[in-house]
Amino acid sequence: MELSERKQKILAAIVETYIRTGEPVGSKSLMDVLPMKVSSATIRNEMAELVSLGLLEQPHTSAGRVPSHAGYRYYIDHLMGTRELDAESRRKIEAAIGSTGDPEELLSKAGEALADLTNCAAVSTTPTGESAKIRRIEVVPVGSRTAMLVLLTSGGLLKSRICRADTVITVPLLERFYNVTSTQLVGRPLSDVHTTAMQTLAASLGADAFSLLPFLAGVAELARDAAQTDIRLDGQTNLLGYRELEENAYELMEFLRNGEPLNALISNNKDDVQVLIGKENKYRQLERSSLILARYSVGGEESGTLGVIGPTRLDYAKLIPSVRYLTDLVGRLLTRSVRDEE
Amino acid sequence: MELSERKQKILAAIVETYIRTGEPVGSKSLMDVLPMKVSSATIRNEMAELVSLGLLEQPHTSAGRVPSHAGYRYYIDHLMGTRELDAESRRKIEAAIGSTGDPEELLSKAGEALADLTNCAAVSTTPTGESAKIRRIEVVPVGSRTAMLVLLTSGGLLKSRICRADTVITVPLLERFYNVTSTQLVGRPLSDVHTTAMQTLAASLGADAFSLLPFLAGVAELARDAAQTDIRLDGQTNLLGYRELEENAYELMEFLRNGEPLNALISNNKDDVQVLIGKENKYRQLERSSLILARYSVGGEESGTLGVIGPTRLDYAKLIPSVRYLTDLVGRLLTRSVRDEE
DNA sequence: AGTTAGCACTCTTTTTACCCGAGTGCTAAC
DNA sequence: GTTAGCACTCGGGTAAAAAGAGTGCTAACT
Repeated sequence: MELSERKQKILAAIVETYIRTGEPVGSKSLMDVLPMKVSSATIRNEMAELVSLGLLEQPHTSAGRVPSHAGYRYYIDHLMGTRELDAESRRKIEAAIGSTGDPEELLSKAGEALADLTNCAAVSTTPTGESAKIRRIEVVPVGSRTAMLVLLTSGGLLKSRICRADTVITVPLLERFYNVTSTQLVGRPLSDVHTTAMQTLAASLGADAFSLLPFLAGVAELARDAAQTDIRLDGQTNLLGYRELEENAYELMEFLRNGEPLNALISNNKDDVQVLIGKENKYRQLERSSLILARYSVGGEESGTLGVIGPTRLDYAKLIPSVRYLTDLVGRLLTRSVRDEE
Repeated sequence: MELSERKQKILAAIVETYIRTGEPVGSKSLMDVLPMKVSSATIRNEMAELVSLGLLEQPHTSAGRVPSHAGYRYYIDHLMGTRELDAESRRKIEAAIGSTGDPEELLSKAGEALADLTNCAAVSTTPTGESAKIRRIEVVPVGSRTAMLVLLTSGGLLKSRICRADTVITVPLLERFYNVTSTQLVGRPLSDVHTTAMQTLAASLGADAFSLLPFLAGVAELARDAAQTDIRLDGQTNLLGYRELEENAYELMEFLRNGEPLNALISNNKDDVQVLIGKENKYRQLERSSLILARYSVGGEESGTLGVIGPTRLDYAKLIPSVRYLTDLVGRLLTRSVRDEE
C-alpha cells in the first residue's frame, strides 16, 4: 500500500500519540505534534482517507481517531524507526540477568527483567529439550529409603527430584543402578526414556527389578520434565495498570495463568520476531492485547521464546528492540554455557 | 463483653448473611433468617445497640448494617461454631497434595490447594532452617569447569546450584573438596557457613585455595538459601473476583507481590491460628482484607506458616478449619519425611 | 487543485434534577 | 419489653439538559 509522505507522517503521529495517551486523537491536537504546519481541516481530510483505507478507526462519529490493527501493522512495518535499544536499558537488562549457569534461573531472571523494563507481562519458555540427550545421571542417597536423582541433559538442563524407594538403599544397589543407567540410558534421547521403557528395562534386571523400579521411574519423570518446555509468566500484575484491560482483568489473568493457549501461540511463532496485534490472534481474551514474541537460539538452533504481552497500544518502537536484544543475549549466554559444559 | 442471647443470635445472623451476600443487611431480611420470631422493630432496636457497642456499622444512615472489625472478632471468638472440615474438602486437599519427599514441592502444592479450595490468595512459607544443620554436600561435575553443588540439610531441604570454577576441575580437586567439606562443614549449623567463613576456610587450604573458593562460596550461597524461609503466594488472581477489592486491585497485587511486608506479618504470628481482620493489621493496602494464618510444626518445632488472604467478609467458619487442617497435614507429612531421611 | 476558515451537526460525557425505595429512628399503643 | 405505624434520610436509578470534543461539509482563498 502506497501512502503519500504526509499521510505517513500523520499516521505515525496518530499511532505515537495514541500509544502515549491512550485517548483517541483529534485533528487539532495533531497540529502541535506534526512537523509541518497545516490546518486541522487538512488533517481531517487526510484522516478521513486513512479511515477509508482501513488504517484508522473512530470509536464513534464525533471522536478522534484510533489506529486500527492494520494501522499498527503499517506503522510497525514501514514507519517505525528501528531504534537501537538505548545503553541505559541494555545496562539494566544485563545487570538484572547477572550470570548463572542454570538455564532455568537465567530464563526466570530474563522474564522478570523484561516485565520490569516494559511494564507488561513477560512470557518465557525454557529451551526445548526435544533433541536433547541424557548426559549424566546421579543418585545422592539422603536417607535409608530416599535418594535424590539428578539428571543432566546435553542442553545443559539440570533436573532433580527426591525419590522414595520401597526397600532400603544399599551400596550394591546403587552400583547396579549406576551400571544400568550409564550403559542403557546415558546418551539416549530424552524421549526414549519414558515410563513404559523403564518398566521393561526394570523387568530385565532380575532380582533387583523391584528395588530399582522406583528410581528408574524417577528418571523417566525427570526426562519428561526436562523434555517439556515449560512456560513462565512474569509481571501479570503490570497489566492491571492499563485502563483498557481493566474491564476484563480477571478473565485475562485467568487466561494467562492457564498457559495452554499461550503455549499454542508461542509454538506457532516461526518468525524471528513476531508481533501479534489485537485480534490478529484467535483468542477472545487477548483481543485487546498485543504480543511481541521472539525466539532465541542455543548453539545455532531455534530453541525457546521470550516475549511480552500488553495492551494493543504498546510502544512497539521501543519494545521490539528490547525483546530482540534480550533474546539475543539469552541465546548467547545459553550457548556459551552449553559449550562450556561439553 | 456480655451479650444477651438474642443479640448474639442477631449478630451471628448479620455476619453470616453479610458474608454470603456482601450487601448490608437490614432488619426485615433478618426476620426470615432468625430462628425466633420477632418483629423488625425489635431487631432494629437490638441492632442500634449493637452499633453503639461497636459491633456493627452502617455505611450510611439509611442502609442496613455491616459487621465491624470488632463484630467479626466477637463472631469468631464466641459465636462461630467450630465446624469440622467436611470429608469432601479433606479429600480434595489430600488429593491435591499427593505425596512428595520434597518440602518445597509439598508447600507449593499445599499453597495451590488452599488457594483453590478457598478461592482466596494463599501464602505459604517453607520450613525455617534456622536451627538446621548441613547433613550432606555433593558435587556433580557437569563440564570441564562447571559442577552442580547439592546441599542437604537436617530438615530434609535439598538445594542445588550450578557453580562455575576458574580452573579445570580434576579428580584430586574433587577429593580435596569432599575431604574439606565432610570434615569442616557437614554437621555444622547453616548459619555458620557464610561467605566470610568460607573465605577463611579457603585461605587455609594452601595451593588449592584458589580452585576451591568458587565451590565453597557456592556452598555458602546454598546454605543461605536453605536457611532463608521463602514465601510463596498462590492464587492472587482469585482476589480479582471480589467486588470490594476491585478498586485497589492493582495496589493490592503489588503489595502482595513485594512480599516484604507479608513476611513481617507472618513472622509476627506467634499463635496457633491467627486471624487478622481488616485494619487490625497495619498495612493500608490490606485494610479491606483479612488474613488467616496458621503455623505448622515439623518434628514438634514451630516451623512455617500457611494462610489465606481474602476480603474481610471471609467465611471464617469454614476457612479457619481448612487452614488448620492443612497446616496439620503439612506438618505431619514433613515430620514423616524428615524422620524417614534420618 | 489543494488548503483553510467557518459552522452546523453528531455523539459522548457531565451535570442537574428528580423520584423511588430500602431502611432507619422514634413514638405511641399493646 | 414488644410491636405497629410513620416521618425522615440517603443512596441509586433515570431522564432531561448542558457542555465539550471533534467531525464533515461548504465556500472562500492561494
